[in-house]
Amino acid sequence: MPLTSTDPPLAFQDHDHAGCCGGLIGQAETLAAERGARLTPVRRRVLEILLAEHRAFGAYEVLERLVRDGFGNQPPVAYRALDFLVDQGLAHRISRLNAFMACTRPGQMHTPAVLICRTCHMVAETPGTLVRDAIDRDAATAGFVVERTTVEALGLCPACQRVAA
Amino acid sequence: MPLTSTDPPLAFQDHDHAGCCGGLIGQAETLAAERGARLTPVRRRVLEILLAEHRAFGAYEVLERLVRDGFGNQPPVAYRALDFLVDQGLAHRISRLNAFMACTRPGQMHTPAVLICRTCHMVAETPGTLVRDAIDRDAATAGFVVERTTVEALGLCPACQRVAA
DNA sequence: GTAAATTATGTTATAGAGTAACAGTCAAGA
DNA sequence: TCTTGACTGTTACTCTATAACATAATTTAC
Repeated sequence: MPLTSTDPPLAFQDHDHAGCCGGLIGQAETLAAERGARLTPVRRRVLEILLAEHRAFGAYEVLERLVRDGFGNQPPVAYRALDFLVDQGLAHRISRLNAFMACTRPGQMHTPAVLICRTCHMVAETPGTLVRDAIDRDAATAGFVVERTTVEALGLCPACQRVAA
Repeated sequence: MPLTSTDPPLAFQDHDHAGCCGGLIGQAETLAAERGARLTPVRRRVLEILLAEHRAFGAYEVLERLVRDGFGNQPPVAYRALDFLVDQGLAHRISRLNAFMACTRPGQMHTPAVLICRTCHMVAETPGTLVRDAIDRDAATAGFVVERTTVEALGLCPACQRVAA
């Protein structure tokens, strides 16, 4: 069952991770089919790699795993698959980390805010609509029209807060 | 006269740019003195470079100009000065562009939102307090505590909107 | 069903961004 | 004045990303 726009992010909670991944792969297949986009073996594999853990993966880390699975071993192989996933809204690029994460709310138009735990390196995304509204308002005072946003927050996830305390 | 936290950003408006730069250099000197931080010749020159235009500069572009002025010509020279300015809140790093901009509100604690015009490449910053509040609220639903934020918006500045229309 | 057009993959080569480590220099305080 | 710590310069390298072209697979048009 897909997350609705008001559900909190799963990443920092106990959850059925196998189900979470499987469901998202299924959603990706459906979305790609609807759009006539091709979720080819490399692309699907890259999505699986990103989904396997709720953390960010560098392109070269993804590439390493692709090589193990017999795919091409040059950077463009990874970057092209990652770019495809980002274009389709199935993954997000995290500027701050030069890395990528699987999208956990595919198909929902969103300008996500990414939460990055600085100690365990897990990442989660929130729908980011409140944040986007605030940016639009802020920008409006400058007469600026916003088209795309990058919102990334570094901090502590619930589990790491407990450890720190 | 420094910007207050509610003034709109200067970058996209007609303004006395010489005065704007001069004032900010002066503020930087004052702040550095107050903190016992040293605004050395390279650091000062880098700040001047960033202030000269309201746009983002890559580290290697800054380096080029430093070389012309007789400073060292290796990347660390530029990166160290830029890192100093960022640490002191006199400049901001723009993740999305792998670049840096001068801060136009030094000394004010802020988590700025950066507005980047996709056609003329000018940049401006807003105080970002509304945005920060929204991020904190969003993060709270995930039990996440935010420490630092990256907020960058790509879009059209007022002048480029008029051209596009 | 086959040919042409499109899209995707693999590879080579290179450009761009960022840093570790060490040597020399300068400035401030004892 | 000497020592200490901070700053600058340089070497060398790592990580990130893309342009360009050859090959293979799919889709579309006939």
